[in-house]
Amino acid sequence: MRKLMADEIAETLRQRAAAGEWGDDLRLPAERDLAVEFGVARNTIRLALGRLEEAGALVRQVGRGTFLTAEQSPTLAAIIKRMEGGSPADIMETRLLIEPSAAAYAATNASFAELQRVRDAHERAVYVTDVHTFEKWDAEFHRRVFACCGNNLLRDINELIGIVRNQPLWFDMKSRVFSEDRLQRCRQEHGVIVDRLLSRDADGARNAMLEHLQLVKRNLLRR
Amino acid sequence: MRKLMADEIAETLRQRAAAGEWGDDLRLPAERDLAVEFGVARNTIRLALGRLEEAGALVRQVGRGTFLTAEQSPTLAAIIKRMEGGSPADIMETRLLIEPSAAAYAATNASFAELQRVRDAHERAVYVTDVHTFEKWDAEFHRRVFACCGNNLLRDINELIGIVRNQPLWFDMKSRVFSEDRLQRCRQEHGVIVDRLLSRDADGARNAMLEHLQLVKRNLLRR
DNA sequence: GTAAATTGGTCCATCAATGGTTCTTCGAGA
DNA sequence: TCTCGAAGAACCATTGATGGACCAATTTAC
Repeated sequence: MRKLMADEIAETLRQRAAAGEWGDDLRLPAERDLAVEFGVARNTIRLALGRLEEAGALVRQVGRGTFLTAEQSPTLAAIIKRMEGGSPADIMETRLLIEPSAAAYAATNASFAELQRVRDAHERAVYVTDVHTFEKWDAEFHRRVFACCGNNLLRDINELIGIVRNQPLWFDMKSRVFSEDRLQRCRQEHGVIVDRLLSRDADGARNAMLEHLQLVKRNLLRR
Repeated sequence: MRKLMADEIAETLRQRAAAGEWGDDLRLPAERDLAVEFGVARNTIRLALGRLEEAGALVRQVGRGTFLTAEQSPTLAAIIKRMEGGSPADIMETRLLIEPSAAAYAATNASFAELQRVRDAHERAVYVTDVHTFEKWDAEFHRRVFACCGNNLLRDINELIGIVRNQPLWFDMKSRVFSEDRLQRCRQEHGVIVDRLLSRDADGARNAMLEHLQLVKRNLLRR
């Protein structure tokens, strides 16, 4: 869902930078010049540059100019690279550690509207039959639990784990252990979690989430 | 029962969307244009789009347009960017959630050599006096606990939290609450954790880490 | 050393396009 | 006759983008 001029320009600039244009001193043309070159207003160029700056692709200095950043933080890149290859066992262990508490926080911290969103995700997952759509709503269900636990860092950590879970190999793995029976059981457990959340039963929600994830783990790892 | 025109239009739109029309940017024509195209009033088009929106097939944004839904997963980089702005309270809550368990895992999973590295980091921190160096070894101590808990994902999550903790503002915050007394107490608690780890006392290590982080939290948040 | 030019940062008024809302009117069918 | 789908129109709020003015930091020219 793009179609913003600024985004298109940002993408073009990123490609041209990667191609080595401005490679000598890493300095981009002035904003006013870029505006003329692209045939847009300076504000639009600034928006595009802002995106790239946010992404860490460049830095801007008043009076000097706009410069491509030499390189990203290597540690960060290394961590991301490593995380993408996370093992299913590690991931399930981590989820077992974090999610029950997130459910407990959600039971006490969430607004009713937020909890309704959790229930909504659950109910949508009830009426789907294909594994792909179910996976989507399953992930959304867990995402929404985190969304209402009142801790943004925890929410982000869940997003990271979610990205790892969406690797193609993972999907193959989940497809292999898929069965209508298990899906039914999974739905049922989601229902229990929703009930506990809505009745503000923190310990109950924690335990329900714990049991649910233990089942998921058993299914996934065949233990 | 005769079909409603709005439902017919909704069905037509759904089919055309599925066929890949508007596939490039997922943007539908404006309501006024669709009204002309279908030869109906804008009200009718809005009703049809409302059905599709309810069904989750599209989203509408004032001033922008109507877009077919496409699950857009935020990139790792974007999430990490967001994490960098994490609040101290969230971070401490998350650490309290994760680290005690990491310590427990470490007690049971680590090799003796790995535990020695934890002890080593602790002992190095004993003989430093300036806050900056102490912070470095403190972070290293916790890092090494994670390194030997046998879960690489957990270790990486700790690294990410560590990056957040190293933001300049955080350092100011820690400097403000710094005192020789607190530093001494902190060292002492690290010592207890090391002892419990080396005696393979999982529950003991968990509790020691819990108490330690609760102190850190109290100091940092002044509660 | 100083003045002028250059450059990014900020703000504002404006415009067009778009979805959101509300109202009146018309006509076919129950 | 009454109901309700549909047409048609007016107006609102938001958004993307333009164009311009001015500021602050830096570099360049003299």
